[in-house]
Amino acid sequence: MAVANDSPYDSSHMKSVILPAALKALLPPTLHARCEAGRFPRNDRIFLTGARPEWMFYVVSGEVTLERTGLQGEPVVLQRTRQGFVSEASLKSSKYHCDALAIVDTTVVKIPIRDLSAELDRDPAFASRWIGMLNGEVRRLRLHCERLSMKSVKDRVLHLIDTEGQNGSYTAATGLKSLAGELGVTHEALYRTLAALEKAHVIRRAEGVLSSVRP
Amino acid sequence: MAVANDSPYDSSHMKSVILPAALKALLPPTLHARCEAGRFPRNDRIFLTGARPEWMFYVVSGEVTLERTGLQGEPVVLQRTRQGFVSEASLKSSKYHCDALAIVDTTVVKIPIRDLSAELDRDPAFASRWIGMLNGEVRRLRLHCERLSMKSVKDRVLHLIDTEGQNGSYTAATGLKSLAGELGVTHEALYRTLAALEKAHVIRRAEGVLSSVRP
DNA sequence: CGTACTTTTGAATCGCATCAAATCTGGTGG
DNA sequence: CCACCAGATTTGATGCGATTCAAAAGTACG
Repeated sequence: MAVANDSPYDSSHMKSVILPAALKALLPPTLHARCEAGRFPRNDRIFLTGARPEWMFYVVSGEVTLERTGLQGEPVVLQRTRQGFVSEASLKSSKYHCDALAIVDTTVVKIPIRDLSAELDRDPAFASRWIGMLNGEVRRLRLHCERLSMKSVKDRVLHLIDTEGQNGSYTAATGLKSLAGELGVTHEALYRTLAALEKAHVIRRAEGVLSSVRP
Repeated sequence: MAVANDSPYDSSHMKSVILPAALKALLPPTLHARCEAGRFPRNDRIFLTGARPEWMFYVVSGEVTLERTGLQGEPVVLQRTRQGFVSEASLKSSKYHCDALAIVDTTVVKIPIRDLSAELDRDPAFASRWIGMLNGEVRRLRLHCERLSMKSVKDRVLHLIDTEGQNGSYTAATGLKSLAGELGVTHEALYRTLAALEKAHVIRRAEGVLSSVRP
């Protein structure tokens, strides 16, 4: 039969792909060949709430958001990923608990979950690396919660530069409007706060890079 | 020598302890005997930022907060645990990145990290269960972030009952003031919002239990 | 019974959301 | 090349909701 099939368990058109170094170091060689490349144009859904996870997605370039539908039907952003796994917590889930949306043109590496899971059970060293990755994710999420607990936009911005920035500089790769959503504030409030912080010589701004004046 | 020694690797006073069912099911039998009970009176620090992790703590009763020191020296609550692991993300860390504080009298089970880590490397099924536990933690944290992104106290309260409650009822075991901190709002705002929601027959309240009227 | 803490209500203030609108930007097609 | 459009960026005005400060009432505990 010549029907198109996107399942990872159809061996008829397996294609390996160049892996980012971080992913190559994490995954055992066995899995390297089973990874595939994926491309999603802006505004494409990568997966939907309720669907059965078959692939584990690793964002190589672009940006993906995880979204749930709020109580009033409005979309709420759970997470934003520019580099790294999406939905790593759905490894053992029978269905997704949120949507994944490519908010710009995005390329990913797809790993078949069945193989990934089997390999985690078989290879303790790999499982250990995977646990380390999840530990990092937990820490990052806790910092994000800490940031969202701050009452003023100013505090959130400074905390962001402090905790997510590289030696005093944070790069807002996908624009300030997107950053505002991540910080849980309106874009107007963020623009105003940045302007005020810049005028007060607390931060500097250039090409979407926010730098703390005194690191 | 008769010096007191709290290290898990001093075999002279090993004492096993009754484990909660959830913990017993997670840990391999090998580790059961190496667990110890711990008791921390209210306001005791369980560990400090910068210290080397030797024990993994599982809260059995009471309440523990993870705290970091904010930019202005004020303590910021990263997380609140009434039941489950504290600092599970520090499994492989050489030092803690926050303080743990018993905010009421608390009992914990302590597991020696060295043994825990060794067993994770040796027992793939255990590693798999551990990964499942971390996956749940990641999901819970994402929901917490989602909640903190909501602008009104009302939305946060309803979201809390929705996502953390048992069929429409959330139990604020350690008081509403503590809950306010978890929701990232002042206790005054929480009291007022709860009163308003109750008057509007959206929720009911009894003995620290918040119930959604229409589940 | 006094102390410490939580719960509750009141009043004033401030920061952010909201609505509105202007400018700027990059990209597309005539 | 210019007209045009969609989206990001920016500034302005207004109102609401939460913070803040204050104080009273309730509760647990020694």
